[in-house]
Amino acid sequence: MKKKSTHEQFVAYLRSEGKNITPERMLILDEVLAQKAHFKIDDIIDKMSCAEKKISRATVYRSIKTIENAGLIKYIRSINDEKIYEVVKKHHDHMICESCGKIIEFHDNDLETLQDAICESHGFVPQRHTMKIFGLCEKCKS
Amino acid sequence: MKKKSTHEQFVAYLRSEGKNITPERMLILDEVLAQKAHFKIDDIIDKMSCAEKKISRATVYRSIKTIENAGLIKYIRSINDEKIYEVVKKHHDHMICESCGKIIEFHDNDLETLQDAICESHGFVPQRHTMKIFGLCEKCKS
DNA sequence: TAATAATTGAGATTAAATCTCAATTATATG
DNA sequence: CATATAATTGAGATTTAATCTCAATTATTA
Ligand SMILES: [Mn+2]
Ligand SMILES: [Mn+2]
Ligand SMILES: [Zn+2]
Ligand SMILES: [Zn+2]
Repeated sequence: MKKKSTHEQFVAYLRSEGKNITPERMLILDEVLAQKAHFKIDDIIDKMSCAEKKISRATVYRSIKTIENAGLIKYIRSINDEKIYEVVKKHHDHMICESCGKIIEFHDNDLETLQDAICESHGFVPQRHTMKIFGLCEKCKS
Repeated sequence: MKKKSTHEQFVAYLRSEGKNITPERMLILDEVLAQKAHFKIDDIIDKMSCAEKKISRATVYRSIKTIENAGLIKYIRSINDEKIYEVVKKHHDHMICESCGKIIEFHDNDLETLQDAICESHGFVPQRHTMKIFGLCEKCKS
């Protein structure tokens, strides 16, 4: 069985929620998938406002939220508290350089296991987490 | 040598920054310290707007930022993305119940050590971090 | 193809936070 | 203590991200 493309996942989500499959929604998803790793909603708004088929700011906000509810994107908060979106792939956490803003993604199994153990000791059932480490990247630390 | 009270720390900060020690700033700090563990800025605004000496919304926002810059308080984002402030004490991370909103503070040395090791392996110099685990608390999980 | 419900765009609105500026107050100095 | 100076405050205006409104348009279903 072939793994569903993000596109197909989104269509399946829209169907399951009784939402219409509109060109606006699909074009916004396309633009999201065309972004570099981390993007802001204004990046999408700017693109859609001067695209061949113009799409309004309100619709971009609405569709981004729909895509987020579908579990296909999520956001973290930058140093300046801006929402920084990314496509959801494998779970990972973030290191963020306070100097240049660089975002490093990382994943560590021991860390995840330890987190689960700590939760258990508190009678807490973990569902998801975010961890952001702020500091200086290789380039900026010297 | 006696450890400085938060009050003294704030005064020292204001002096070091050439900022004036005003009754408004000190009263807002007092109110902050009188809060329960986690509070919203509106809690402070409400209190100050009907206190004996009324203090304006603008001044509360300005002073909270000053107290934050002094390193005496910080905030995390709730499930609804609201800013939740707390007085800075020992470093800790948070578990947040998705059902009732309960916030559990925890600290684990192994976790911190592991984080540092992971940073080192990425050539990253950590300065601070936030970790929020969302899930279900003891009461809500059943 | 027609009926129905969902979606869209454009501008209005909201809410958190910041800004403006005249009036007030803290601080430094003699 | 009195005065000069610079910082701060309050009240309302403004900003910004995000949401809402509603008439016109479009997707879906039958
Ligand atoms: Mn990422
Ligand atoms: Mn806390
Ligand atoms: Zn850097
Ligand atoms: Zn709970």
